[in-house]
Amino acid sequence: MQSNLPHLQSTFTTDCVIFGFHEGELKVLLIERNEYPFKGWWALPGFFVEHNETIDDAVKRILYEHTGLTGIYMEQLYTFGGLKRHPQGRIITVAYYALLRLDDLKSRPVPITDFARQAVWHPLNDLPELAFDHRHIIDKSMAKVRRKISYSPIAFELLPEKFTLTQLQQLYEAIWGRKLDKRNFRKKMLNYNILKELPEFQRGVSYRAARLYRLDKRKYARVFQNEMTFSRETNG
Amino acid sequence: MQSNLPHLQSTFTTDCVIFGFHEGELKVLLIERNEYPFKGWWALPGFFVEHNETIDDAVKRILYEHTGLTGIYMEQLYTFGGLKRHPQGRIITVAYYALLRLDDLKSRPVPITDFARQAVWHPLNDLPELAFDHRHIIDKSMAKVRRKISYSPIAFELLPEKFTLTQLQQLYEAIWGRKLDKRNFRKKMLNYNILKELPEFQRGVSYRAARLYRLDKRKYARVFQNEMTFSRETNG
DNA sequence: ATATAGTGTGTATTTATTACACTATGGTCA
DNA sequence: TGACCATAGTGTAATAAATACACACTATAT
Repeated sequence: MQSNLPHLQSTFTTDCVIFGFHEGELKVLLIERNEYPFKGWWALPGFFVEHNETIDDAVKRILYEHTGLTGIYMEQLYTFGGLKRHPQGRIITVAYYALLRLDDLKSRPVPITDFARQAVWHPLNDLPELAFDHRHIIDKSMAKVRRKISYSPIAFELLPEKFTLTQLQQLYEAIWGRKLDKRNFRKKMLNYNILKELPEFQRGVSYRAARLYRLDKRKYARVFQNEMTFSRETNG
Repeated sequence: MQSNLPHLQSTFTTDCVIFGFHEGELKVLLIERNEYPFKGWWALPGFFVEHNETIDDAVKRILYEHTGLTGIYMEQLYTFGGLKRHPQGRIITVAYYALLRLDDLKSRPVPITDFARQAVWHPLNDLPELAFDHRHIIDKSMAKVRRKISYSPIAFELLPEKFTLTQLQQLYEAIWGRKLDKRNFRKKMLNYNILKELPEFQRGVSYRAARLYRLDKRKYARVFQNEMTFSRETNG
């Protein structure tokens, strides 16, 4: 290694697809851009990565600024580098997706940043037209999540700490876009032995209250290695 | 969109982990760098992406320059952006991996580029010390390939057009680092119905010649959608 | 002819997946 | 307080897939 090398600098952005789950529906957090290009358009939260921060840190920054939360589950998705994707020249973007317990947030107002006029949760199957190639990025994230929940317990990142089996099933159904059989789902899920049955029940419902479960962290870790295989049953 | 925006430029590299399979062993193509930084070190083939080429095209360029081949199977792996990974400042690299039929190449000499003193196939489990974070990139590629061969027929990209079932099994064994049962392997593989039995046999061996197979392209496509699930059997 | 080295085959057992329908419970409302 | 509503919660039989396991066959070389 030599010392008098030219100093190069790398300019790129990161965008984050933030997924939430509420009332049986998957949602994505979108901002309305308040700057050019694409001023006034809906877009994914994201911005330029600073020279002294890692990409992961930049994404954590996006997540914190838009949700006020830290420690959110996130994973790098793909890097998009199409020549035409950004009008200011070919700017690549390193896209991430994040999974969020939406109910943690429901009291909190979504903050407004300098770049965004507003930030709004949009149902995944009713998205507005989006800036850049952001629609494509969302589609690709969704494909990844759809596959990943069959071998890793990331689904729980979208649920509250305590949840019912029905909520869990609805989440799988929302992600896979397909109904699952209740008995088979419960049998299989409980067999993985990663859930802890709580001595608590749902409250405030006008029908029989369902039992609450929580993820058992110790067993969770073990399963993460072995990889579980959720079925691809086709019944309805 | 406005017109008089500043023009930004994005400087980044791409590196490619090129895998080959020969005589029951997985290999990676490494170059000996002929320029700073890390002059004289072993490294992954890769270089800066030009402003007018897509990332995929840059990788195709790497592949062509190092193998003389086009149409090689390749896939984006991950983007690495650690602050310390490059001595000339934080340069991100978009890493790809590629799978190559090594025997196509065996007559061809590996070409030398301006950047590389030589390019050599190294067995995966006996790698030299590598420049940058390239060791980490290789490990991550390998993990991806290891998972991906259980649900998609990428393994065939590493085999010659016509291959024996034993070769195919050895490839799975090399990637998974684990012995498989011959009868179970054949039964399952033939059941996917993606192989075409050829009226040809191995030649030049001093023992009973094995039958040759080839991938059936039509059925291959169908399987690619449905995703197959190779087992994770544990016997030895 | 025989030694060698790898090819090729079948079955029984266990485990996982699927299909399928009724009773239990808690809350609301008349 | 009893009827009603909406959802919770449960079991079994049939089918399919995964596993464990061992020996006879064949082409060639000597």
